[in-house]
Amino acid sequence: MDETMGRRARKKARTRQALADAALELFLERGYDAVGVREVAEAADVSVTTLFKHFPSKEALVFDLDEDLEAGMVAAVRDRAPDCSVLDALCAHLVRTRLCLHSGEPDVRAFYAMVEATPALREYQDRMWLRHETALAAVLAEAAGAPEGDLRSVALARFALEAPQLVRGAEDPEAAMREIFGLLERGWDGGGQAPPDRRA
Amino acid sequence: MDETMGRRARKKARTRQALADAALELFLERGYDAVGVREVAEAADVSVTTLFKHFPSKEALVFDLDEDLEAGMVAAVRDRAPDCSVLDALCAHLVRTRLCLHSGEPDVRAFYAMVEATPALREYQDRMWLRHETALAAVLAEAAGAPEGDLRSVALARFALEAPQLVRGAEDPEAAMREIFGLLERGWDGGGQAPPDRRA
DNA sequence: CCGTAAAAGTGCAACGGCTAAACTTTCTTA
DNA sequence: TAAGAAAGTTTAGCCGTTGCACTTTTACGG
Repeated sequence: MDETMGRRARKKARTRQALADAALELFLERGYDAVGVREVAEAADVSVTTLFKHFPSKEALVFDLDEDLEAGMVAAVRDRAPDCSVLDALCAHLVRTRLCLHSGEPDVRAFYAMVEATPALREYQDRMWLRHETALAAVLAEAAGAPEGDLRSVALARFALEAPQLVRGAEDPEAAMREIFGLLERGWDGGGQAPPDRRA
Repeated sequence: MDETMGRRARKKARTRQALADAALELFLERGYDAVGVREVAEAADVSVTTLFKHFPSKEALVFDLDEDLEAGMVAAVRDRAPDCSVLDALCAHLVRTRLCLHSGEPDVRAFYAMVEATPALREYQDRMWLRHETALAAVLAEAAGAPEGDLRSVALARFALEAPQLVRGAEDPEAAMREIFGLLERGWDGGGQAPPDRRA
């Protein structure tokens, strides 16, 4: 626990952690939907009001990371190997962080199993990633030398972020991801202009 | 009111209509968020329980069409002019049905203004369209001579359906739509294989 | 060093969407 | 016409979430 924080901030961090821990334990034990917010608060020995001062929603109790994930994705694109295209780097990173959930310690696996099994959490997770769309679009535009907010970059960011969601449930999700990224690359690679407009 | 339905079904349809009408009137008059479900039920002279037997959620009261929209989209692709590409047809149709909300009678305009002004409704609307993804993917696969459930078609359907959401707020949404569809077309036009894999 | 103000936390009460259960009424049909 | 399915009602409540009034703790400037 960081010493530079002052007692105040440390206490705050501790209650926040207590909440997240209690929530995770209860959720894994009995299922997300079967545990109420009141219960979580009680387990952390805190009032419900306090819980919502730390987390904006019940779902947020589960995904306490979020910002790190965005940073990681942006870094994966910006600090890619020199011989690696932007889309290849992005594809590899998404495969690593959103498709390979079967690896890692049992805790992690159990966690992702729960998320996968709870519709509310799956939705929340997908929306969470979509919230990083603008950040990704910015770094994509930067890499392409386009102005920030450029439509092509925004669209590409959106489509790339949606790809994992699309390939879930395929026989070989990783190959499917590469196929989608191949298609996107073909579209986005060339010059700035669309192909000849066949509408007169 | 269809004669072939029998008194029973007719009554059911009438209650449903009463609910939708009451809801729309109240929502337009005072705003979606300011009207509770209990109120709508009362205005239609029905219990809340009954309301939810007819509509799965409060948002569903507003979008009572849905299936027609899916049918229209599928038809737009399948019955396109012979000299018109699949993507052109789809793009035009989406522009017509999801971007040109400023036209039409004042009632319609007021309706869409309300939707646009209410975040909950905007979200619901977007999700609603996404639900037509499989139907659209099927017709796209058919048009491309690919097997149903083909990944390329599914991805294309998803991206096409998300495009309107992406271009909202652009200076010239219609041109933006065409640009996105141009990019997609470049990617999806060619043979079935991705470009040379630059990862060894 | 102390007073003060911000910040963390509490308790309560309520709102609004939504549902289960047990029950009544109304239509259909065998 | 008896039986049963389907529409509807009543009641009562859960759940996530929020506002409000209030107490305690921590930080900081005069």
